[in-house]
Amino acid sequence: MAPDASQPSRHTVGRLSLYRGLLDRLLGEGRSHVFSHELAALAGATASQVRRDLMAVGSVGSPVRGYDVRALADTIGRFLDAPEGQRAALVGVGHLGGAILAFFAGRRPHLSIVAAFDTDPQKTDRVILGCRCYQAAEMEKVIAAEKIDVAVLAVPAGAAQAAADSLVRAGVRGLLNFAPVRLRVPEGVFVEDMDMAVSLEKVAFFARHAGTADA
Amino acid sequence: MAPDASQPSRHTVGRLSLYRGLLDRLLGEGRSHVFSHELAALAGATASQVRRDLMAVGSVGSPVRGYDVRALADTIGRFLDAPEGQRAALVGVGHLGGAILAFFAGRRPHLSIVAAFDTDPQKTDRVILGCRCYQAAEMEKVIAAEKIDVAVLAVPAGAAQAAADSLVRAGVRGLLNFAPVRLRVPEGVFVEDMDMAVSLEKVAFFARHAGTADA
DNA sequence: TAGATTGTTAATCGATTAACAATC
DNA sequence: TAGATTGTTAATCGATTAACAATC
Repeated sequence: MAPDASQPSRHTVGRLSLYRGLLDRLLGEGRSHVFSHELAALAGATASQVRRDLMAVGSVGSPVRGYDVRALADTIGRFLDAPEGQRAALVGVGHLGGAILAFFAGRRPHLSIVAAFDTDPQKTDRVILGCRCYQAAEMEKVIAAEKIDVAVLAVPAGAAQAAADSLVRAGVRGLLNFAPVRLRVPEGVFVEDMDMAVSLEKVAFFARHAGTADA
Repeated sequence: MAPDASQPSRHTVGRLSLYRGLLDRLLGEGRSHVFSHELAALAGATASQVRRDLMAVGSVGSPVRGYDVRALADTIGRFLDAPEGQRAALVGVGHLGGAILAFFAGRRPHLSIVAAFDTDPQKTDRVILGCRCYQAAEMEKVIAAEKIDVAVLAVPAGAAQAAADSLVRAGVRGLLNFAPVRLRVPEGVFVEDMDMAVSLEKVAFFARHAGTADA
């Protein structure tokens, strides 16, 4: 497996995604160039970190004008995005699932939620917030048919592992997991956890012990 | 500031919160003892890591039976939780805000969302999902009156910094930020970002480059 | 030019992992 | 006892930071 010798770290990829969002905003404001320290301030990073991250994607800055905003956004896009685009599914159309659909509706066309699944017949077989909602039982079939390769899990804790198993069986290679459970997945499947309970407890802890583990 | 010489890291605090959730579940299943490697498997960590984390809170394991589930949950609780309890606010009662209220409703009593804020008069001055919803203009007054010390931000990107400023002015020391924006806060205020857009892009990237940066 | 920034490497920092004597 | 696990330290690993010559 020699194709891409040195993969960027999870941290770097996360920041690149963040930079791109910031660059899009700067473009909207009519900015044509940025310096690493400006991007750093906006991203909550250091200039050194920004330069290092941009180096990883093949940056094109000049010591006088900094980086061309549009060119940089394009470069990051070529690095992060699949050329053919990527399709995501949502499992669980409850409060949270609805919020997720609303959040991603109309965002980046190369990474959009194209199918949702739920067990509740009230919610299935119709379009919710612009997204077709299927019965959970159809999951494997639809995922194959729609060429979906990543999924967002917004089901209750008790249902998460079973849902993950189905998704992986259907060929999904990446999961964004909102359920407060650690998923067991085979090697090669990437899982990112968004555990609100854990995060709020972290915030509460460090708020009390203020100034000790600050950003 | 010598009271607590060596603060645990952000990672450790996050895992401790996770362990507690797992221990609660084990208690429900009638388990009385666990070994570090069992907890590790459930938490997606290593046994070594678990032992180290537990050491930080003053663990009480035995080489023969492992850790007493109830005692360990209590010890972690004493470490993580404020003895007087902690009170949280939610800002932004849209799709996501509603999901957050639903998620935290009836959870840990020592860390609960006791007030919500929104600018939409349709939503304010009533109780939503068990939580009193106030007008955003009343924020500083209510936060002081209700002794709130952490807040969850679920407002659109454009409104996040202003909301954070108000919250900090009112005395909030910790923010859980769902807005896809990096907040500028004074030293001593802890911010944890939950950026769904960034996280999904990370998942998409590593799903394509599967097996390279796996958990 | 002088000055600030870039690309890039070396030094620092912190977290994870491995190791092992002590324990029951 | 023999064997597995604990508490704890030392070694490893990786990411962040600092430094600096090259650039415009």
